[in-house]
Amino acid sequence: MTLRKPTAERRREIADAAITIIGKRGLREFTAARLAQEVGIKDGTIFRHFKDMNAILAAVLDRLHELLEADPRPAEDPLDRLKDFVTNRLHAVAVQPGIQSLLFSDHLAHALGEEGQRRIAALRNQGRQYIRTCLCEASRKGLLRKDIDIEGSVLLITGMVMGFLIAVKDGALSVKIEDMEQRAWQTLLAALLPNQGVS
Amino acid sequence: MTLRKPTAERRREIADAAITIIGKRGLREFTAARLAQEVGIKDGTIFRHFKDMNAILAAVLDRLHELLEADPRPAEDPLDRLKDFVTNRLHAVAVQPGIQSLLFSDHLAHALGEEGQRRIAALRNQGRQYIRTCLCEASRKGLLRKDIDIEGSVLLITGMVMGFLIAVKDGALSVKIEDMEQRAWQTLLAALLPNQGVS
Amino acid sequence: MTLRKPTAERRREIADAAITIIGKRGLREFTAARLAQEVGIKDGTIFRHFKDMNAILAAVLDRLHELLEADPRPAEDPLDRLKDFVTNRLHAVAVQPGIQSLLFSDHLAHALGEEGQRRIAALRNQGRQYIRTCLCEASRKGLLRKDIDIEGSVLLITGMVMGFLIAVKDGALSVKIEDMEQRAWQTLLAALLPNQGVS
Amino acid sequence: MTLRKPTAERRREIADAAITIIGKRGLREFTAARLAQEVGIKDGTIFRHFKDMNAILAAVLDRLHELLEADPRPAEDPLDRLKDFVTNRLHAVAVQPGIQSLLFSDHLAHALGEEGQRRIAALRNQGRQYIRTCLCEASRKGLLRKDIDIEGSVLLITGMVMGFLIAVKDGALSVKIEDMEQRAWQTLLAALLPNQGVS
DNA sequence: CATGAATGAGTTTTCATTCAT
DNA sequence: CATGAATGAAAACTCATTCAT
Repeated sequence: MTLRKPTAERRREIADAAITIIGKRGLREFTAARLAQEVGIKDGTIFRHFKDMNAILAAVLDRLHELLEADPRPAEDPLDRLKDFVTNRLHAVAVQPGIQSLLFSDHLAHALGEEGQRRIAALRNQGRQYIRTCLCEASRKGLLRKDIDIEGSVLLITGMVMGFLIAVKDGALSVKIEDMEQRAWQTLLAALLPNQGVS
Repeated sequence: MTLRKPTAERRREIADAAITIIGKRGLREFTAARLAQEVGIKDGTIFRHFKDMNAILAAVLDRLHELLEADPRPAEDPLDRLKDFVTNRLHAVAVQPGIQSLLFSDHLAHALGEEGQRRIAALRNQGRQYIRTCLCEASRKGLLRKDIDIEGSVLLITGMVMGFLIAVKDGALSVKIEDMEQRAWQTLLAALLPNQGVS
Repeated sequence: MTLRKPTAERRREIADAAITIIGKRGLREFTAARLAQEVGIKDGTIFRHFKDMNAILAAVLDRLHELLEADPRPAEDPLDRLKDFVTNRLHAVAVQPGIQSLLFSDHLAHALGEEGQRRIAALRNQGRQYIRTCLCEASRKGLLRKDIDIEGSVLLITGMVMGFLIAVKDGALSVKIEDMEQRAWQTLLAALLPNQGVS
Repeated sequence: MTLRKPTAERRREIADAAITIIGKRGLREFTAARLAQEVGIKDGTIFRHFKDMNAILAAVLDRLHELLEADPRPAEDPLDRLKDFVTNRLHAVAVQPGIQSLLFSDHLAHALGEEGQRRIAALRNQGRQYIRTCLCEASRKGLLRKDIDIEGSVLLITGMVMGFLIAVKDGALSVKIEDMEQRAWQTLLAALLPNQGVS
């Protein structure tokens, strides 16, 4: 007999297990049985805590929200805030590719209904919006190159994170992951800042 | 009785249907029944053409290879080649999001075995290598900014395509898709070229 | 909703049903659906108790072991032991032909893998060994005819049981089954014992 | 394109292939596909030569008939005839266990309908009848022991063949197969003849 | 005769979900 | 809360059989 735990705790355990499974094995292996196995309970028990599998996916979304929202130290300088944001995400990618992969793949979105798709898009847009805000403010303060295209730059930044993610997964990096995290931000900076070179 | 077609044709049809389904609805709906329905045959018939569902996924990989390998007009100038590559992919994204989604998500990779994972990573690396080659050549010809970080730029470019893909899906673009294709390339150029601003 | 039973019991039920079906209808009708029908559950439920159909066949083997191992009243006299063995089996044939049919046909063996084939051969060898031991002991005690060929006699005895089995099935006996059981043993005795005729 | 052959020839090929498959792999693998593969044609082609799979099983029965009927050299002496019969069968067992196994297992019978079961039983009875006739004649001529039980002896003889068959399949013989063929007949003789020993 | 494509009716297995204990 | 047995519906095959070519 497994330890009995209050629902709240079990729910978190199950949601985390779901993230792990989906991240590591894909949605195909996101089944009640596997989930239960991961948590250490029997499969029927899952449904004491969640109405059905979709409810779990919804909880996964909530959890993603939590995990990604954590944006500590709201720095004064917009570029610093941006740097924090980007390096946080790059680091998150390096450490737990599963979550990011969930966020970027549209397969989780597919599994959720209309509503879920809207929520996940919102989650991604929230990131974009944060970037956009930082960029705008930085631009207003004259910190960026004059001809900057804000929308393009938003794509550039989100894209860099995704490019990094996939490269890490493919083992396609010729340098150490930690070094690449640094270089990635440098590359972005170089793209955004006015040319410092004497050229 | 359904129309009879030579196996070769049916195989292609099935592989294409698979791409469509996985792209539009996700791997969860990649089932023999749905596939058969899409192609207009009975589900058992699928297995006269493919050993099992995995064989179909393998064929999907082959098809991706074909679809992405097409490298038209090998331009002289490396930056032109790069532009072709990027705008081709961006356009592919806009037109048939399924393919790119398949290529970038790791869910197809999960569904395939070890071998499949290696192949899909190789497929992505092939894209990276093409970009890297163009960048190196451009750099050697002095077309890029002096302090360019090639590896970082590769991430930037692959990521840009992905960022664009997701942004389109999320309806997160404030401008028209076709315009954004242009601006995306411009943004990349601005990130790569020597700063023209001061001159 | 069907009666709930502990797995152990269900497993036995299923294994027994399997023996009945295979014995009466042959391996061709050994299907999950038929099995479930016999036991009174739905076919999917079978697989909550057994991993797959092969696991059921393996359980059938275990059950055969149990059913055939029962070696009652270990008599003192080797010929008495032998008589018990033979009449037990002959009786078993008459009562539940399924078991013997399974034991002697190699179709169960085919359905099982290498391992299963070895086990079923072992099961049969165990019977042979028992017979051989009895015969040797009886021979040592001078109870058998001098020129007895032990190996040949082993074949004779195992074969007699099989011959009886098939004769019963074919309705080829001109006398009553129970009588034949007696006469079969008498015939064997006559074949093994020193000729009493002349004395 | 495979060589085209007249139906008669193909039918024999198919029936023989069926015997081989059922004998070696069991009824479970007796499928149109496997049959076709064995013969070297495509599965659909099977049904150009046979109405359905049952027709093939019926043909198998015919073939068994042919193969078992061949009882050459009808010797004068009933014991010689018996010896020929037994040693022929024992030898057949040693050479191609598949056919005999088919004859004795009731799984082929199951696969055939009522009619088929009757035919296969008849086939076996025919053997028994032959034995019975020989024994009766020998008995009348005073060649056998006085107290002989004809029915029991019929079982003894058919059983010996079956015991030999299974022993060969199990690799349970401690002596060479050819030697055992001889000893098996000797054992039977010893069981049937008046005691020759001086005792 | 032979092939190759298709089918319909299984068969095995998986899986979310329910519910008595 | 948790379990263990059961279910219904679907998914992944399998297979005999048909038929146009």
